[in-house]
Amino acid sequence: MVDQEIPASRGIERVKISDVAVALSLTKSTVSRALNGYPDISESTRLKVRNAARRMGYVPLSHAQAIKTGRVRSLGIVWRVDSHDGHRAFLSDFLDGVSRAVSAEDWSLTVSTADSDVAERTTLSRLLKERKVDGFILPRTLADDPRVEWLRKEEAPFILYGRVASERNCSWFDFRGEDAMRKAVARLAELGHERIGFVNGDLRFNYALLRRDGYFRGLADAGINPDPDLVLDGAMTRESGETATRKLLELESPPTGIVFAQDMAALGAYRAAEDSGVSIGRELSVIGYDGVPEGAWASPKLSTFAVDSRWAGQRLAALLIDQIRGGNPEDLRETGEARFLSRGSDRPPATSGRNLADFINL
Amino acid sequence: MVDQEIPASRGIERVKISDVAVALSLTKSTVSRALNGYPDISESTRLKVRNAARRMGYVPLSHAQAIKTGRVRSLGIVWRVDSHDGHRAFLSDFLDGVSRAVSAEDWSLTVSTADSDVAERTTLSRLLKERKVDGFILPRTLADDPRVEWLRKEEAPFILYGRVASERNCSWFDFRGEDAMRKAVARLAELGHERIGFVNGDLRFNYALLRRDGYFRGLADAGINPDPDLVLDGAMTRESGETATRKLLELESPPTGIVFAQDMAALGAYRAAEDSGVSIGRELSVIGYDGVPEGAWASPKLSTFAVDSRWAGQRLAALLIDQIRGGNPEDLRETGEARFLSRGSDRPPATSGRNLADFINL
DNA sequence: TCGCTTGCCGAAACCGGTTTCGGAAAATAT
DNA sequence: ATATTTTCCGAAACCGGTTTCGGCAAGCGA
Repeated sequence: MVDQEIPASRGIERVKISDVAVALSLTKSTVSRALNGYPDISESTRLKVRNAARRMGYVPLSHAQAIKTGRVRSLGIVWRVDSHDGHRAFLSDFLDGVSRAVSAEDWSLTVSTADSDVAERTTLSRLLKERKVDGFILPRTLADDPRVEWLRKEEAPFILYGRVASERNCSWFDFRGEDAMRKAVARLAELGHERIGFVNGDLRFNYALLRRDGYFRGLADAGINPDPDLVLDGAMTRESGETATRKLLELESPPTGIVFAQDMAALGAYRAAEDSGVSIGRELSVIGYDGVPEGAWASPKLSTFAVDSRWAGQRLAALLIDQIRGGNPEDLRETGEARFLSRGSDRPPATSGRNLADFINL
Repeated sequence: MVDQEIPASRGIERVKISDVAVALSLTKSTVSRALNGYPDISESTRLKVRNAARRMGYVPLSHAQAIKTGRVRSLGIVWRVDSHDGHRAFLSDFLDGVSRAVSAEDWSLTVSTADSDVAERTTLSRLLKERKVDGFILPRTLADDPRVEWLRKEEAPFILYGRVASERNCSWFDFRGEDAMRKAVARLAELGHERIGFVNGDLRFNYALLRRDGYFRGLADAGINPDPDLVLDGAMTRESGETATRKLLELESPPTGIVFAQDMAALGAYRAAEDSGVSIGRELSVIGYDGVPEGAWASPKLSTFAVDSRWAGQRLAALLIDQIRGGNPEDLRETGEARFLSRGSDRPPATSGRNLADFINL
């Protein structure tokens, strides 16, 4: 049997703007202006066009529009996969948030991964040159982020997930991690802790600087003198969190409570504590930050400041689209609050005058 | 101070194909054909054009190309976020794999999320109609997947992560989970287990059917009569895995080993075991599937068949691009093998005639 | 009634590429 | 030397939209 392909009509013919125009005895320019809300089209024809377009199933090709408008209605994200996997847990929620906001405006999202600074730069450059995207969402903001200057130079719209020192011409969304750290210290102090440690993330990231400030402000609020021995950084994984905790527990005068800038590090503390024979929530209180799902499976459950990554993604996308549409970058800044989840890992210190019963009746 | 904007030369002017043409005293059609490898361009001019293009930093606008070629050089993925979060752990690696393969060909990746079947269909349809993508990667293949028929009808290229019953005209990549389950049973039988349970995922997914077959083949290989009481399904989370394990442990004649179709469910077994006072790796052996990072943090570490999601993403993207370029879908099928990680959770049964020492000297 | 807006739409240019077609020049055959 | 092919490039159409411009007809005021 011969392959019977009908060359002329293979496939469902796509409805193009000229088809709609012909069907209505109008020109395609009129149809285009009607659909795009130009004021020089009468309300009656606008309605006719809209209905016909819907009925005929007409959807403009985004790249055909882009050739004239210069907009592809797409945002770009380059996701770093090289370092710690601490951020992996959020990717799904984060992308969901971005995707929602983007879909609501009939835009789309282009995602790429990179395992180094050069790879990231290369990818950003390619997406920009080929005009696959109209702007970028930049995760993992560094204290002094080279991407900012570069994208400014390229005149590409962008928004930071996180804040940055050089504020000029920047949009961002961020959770106020410094507030959370401050409250975490306040919480522990309130429970009776006096030696409160702090295990921070990588100080190259801006959030780490902010959270460190928050920790110190919390100490100041509580009238506790900061002890440099109790502050460590660079812990963003279970392993490094475990190591850091071990160090703190081996001090002559170890902390009774530790605030972690990241949940994954805090979970590392559980193993360190187990090995050292101290029990979390009794001899050692722990408060984390992030709200990773694993925290709910530790025992006791990890008390933490949970961050709504979905919301972050949503706001970042919405703000960036606003900016691309002409909004002033510096007006497009928002922050959010991390929500405290009080679970089992923060308790009064065992050595405290107050015992557990007191605490419960508090 | 008046806003001093220079309207004519604001921004870095993009280099377009006509600029390259003028610089070489050629026409843009020649430049285009030279860059796209047409045979009617002499090698010498091809070289000149290539060099000039590179030197001048010319990169074609992808949407300008697309208007004539009909290809946007982009793949689409709609990621489901409604159900269990079992797949979340893989998202990062998976996207990384896809992104690598896609970048290698100078294509890009469009990602969207959906929380229901209708939402997914709507998104697929929109991406297709607007021509934001040239084809789709479909995760989470159902035993009878409606997306397959629909995309066929729409004549959109696609590839499945997973296999499907209606094989006609389908491409796919999948790991042979059935082989893994079979080997898992063989492994436990070899260790001396005779009552081996199986906790499967949701049977609507095709992989669950395949893995179930693998389990039964494993039993047959070992000469063990299958006991329907030892087989449960629908467990793809820690919670449901915990519940399933509890049920199995409450049987009159409980299993001494359980094979899980998913690691997350297997991790739920740890809590069920703890509550029941049986210890994993001693009274109860457990083998999982997936290779989630959390497995390495359970104690004992979870023995499992690890899947390379990055590789899956890479192959899926490469195969799909081949298909879009004209490859025959049915030739574009691949499977991979899950790698067994023998860690602490699979041991000889406590009631076995062989004791631990025997096993070690085996 | 005439002139002048205003409302509304058609005609055509345009966006930045790709692809088809035809023809001049060079190479080869006769 | 002429005829014929081959090589190689220019000219122009084309892709599917958007946007500018100009003009007709209706509405308005004088």
